Amino acid sequence: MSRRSEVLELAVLGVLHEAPLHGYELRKRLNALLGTFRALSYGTLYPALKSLLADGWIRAVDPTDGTDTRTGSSTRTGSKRARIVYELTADGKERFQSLVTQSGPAAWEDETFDVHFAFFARTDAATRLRILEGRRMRLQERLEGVRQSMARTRERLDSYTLELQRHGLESVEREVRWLTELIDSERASNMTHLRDPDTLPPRSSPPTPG
Amino acid sequence: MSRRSEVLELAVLGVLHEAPLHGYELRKRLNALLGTFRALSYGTLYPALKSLLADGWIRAVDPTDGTDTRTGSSTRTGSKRARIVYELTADGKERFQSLVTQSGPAAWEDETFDVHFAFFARTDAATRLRILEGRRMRLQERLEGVRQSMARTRERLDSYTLELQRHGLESVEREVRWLTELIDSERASNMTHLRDPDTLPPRSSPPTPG
DNA sequence: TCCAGATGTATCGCCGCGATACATCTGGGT
DNA sequence: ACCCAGATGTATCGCGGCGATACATCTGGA
Repeated sequence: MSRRSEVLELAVLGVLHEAPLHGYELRKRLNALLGTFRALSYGTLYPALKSLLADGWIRAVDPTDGTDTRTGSSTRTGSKRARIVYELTADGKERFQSLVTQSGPAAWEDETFDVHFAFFARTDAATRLRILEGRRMRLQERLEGVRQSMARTRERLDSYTLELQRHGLESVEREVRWLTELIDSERASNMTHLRDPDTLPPRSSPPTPG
Repeated sequence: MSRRSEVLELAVLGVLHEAPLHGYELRKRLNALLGTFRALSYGTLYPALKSLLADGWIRAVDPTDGTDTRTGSSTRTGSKRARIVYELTADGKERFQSLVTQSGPAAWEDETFDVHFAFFARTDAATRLRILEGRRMRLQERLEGVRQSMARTRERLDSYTLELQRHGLESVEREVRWLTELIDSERASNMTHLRDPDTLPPRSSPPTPG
């Protein structure tokens, strides 16, 4: 049931992978990660958490029991607010690895690319490269389509519509250049692996892009 | 019922304002107008058309009756495929004017700005200016927020996440510059109205932006 | 002649979003 | 001490729009 999108799943698992969190904080981190825009609401988050629980990828730590490092005093928890902390299970970590490693079209479409990119620090170099190149190809296809479409309907457009198209095109071209820089940067730092073929660490040191 | 969003309504009315169209062609124009991305599906379009019909903003021209300029032969319509052509009613034209003239936040949010801009050729100069300035202010608020957020969480981010933030920020800054150019361009061409105060044509000649 | 692909209309399931409700904790003003 | 506004926190509900899908007809080329 619920068929939640994989990108949402990846985002939540990825943030929880760094540290166990409760919903409120989790949402803030998620939104900060994607740059303040791309905000996701509780109407998205809580159902997602519920379904992740059902699948066994995450576990909820009940706050009322004093199972904490400090004393066994249980502390009566008195007035302490009930926060529900979520953390990855072992299966969840595997699931995250599987999602973050996938490098098909599902990883470089508009809605998914940003999230995959955000976790590049935990993505192996080969996958990073494939995603960046896939994304660039996708955008170039789009450029091609828009250019043809503009050539076809050229004179029927007023100058405002034309300006809108032009600005959109330029934005995409700019993103292509950005991707190219990143790809070059990745390629350059990948030279290292020729010296060190066996050391493909799960957390490779990022090649300081840009 | 159905509470369709005003931006969708504006887009459909705006395209039909230029010429009566059937659904398939309407969708293509809509998508071309917004630059190929921003594609809207039939699952969006047809319900919207239905609700616009119910509200009386548009009218459906039944294809089966031969009410055409050519002959009264009705032509048996033989094998002719049934296309349903939609056109604006008088009320629909008024509605479009009312929507295109509105210049509140509803006109410069992410999802709406593009559509409003696309119809600037049929928007009066004062409204154009207000929308452009509102949009720019909106983006600047966003920049402010992101910058503070980045300053707050600075060192906790790996270089990929940082690069993502940087690129996002730069994109927004770029759009602000774009808007500023447009605003200046509008202001410059508005000098004209000092010489010609009464001629505020419903279709003002666009000031060749960019 | 045949069929693949473009043209065309239409609906259905369901995900994710905005709105909303409700409760508790904190800090500053008076 | 007291109050209350705003941040913190969990959770659900309605429903709008999207992708998938179905189905029919028209066109052009092998």
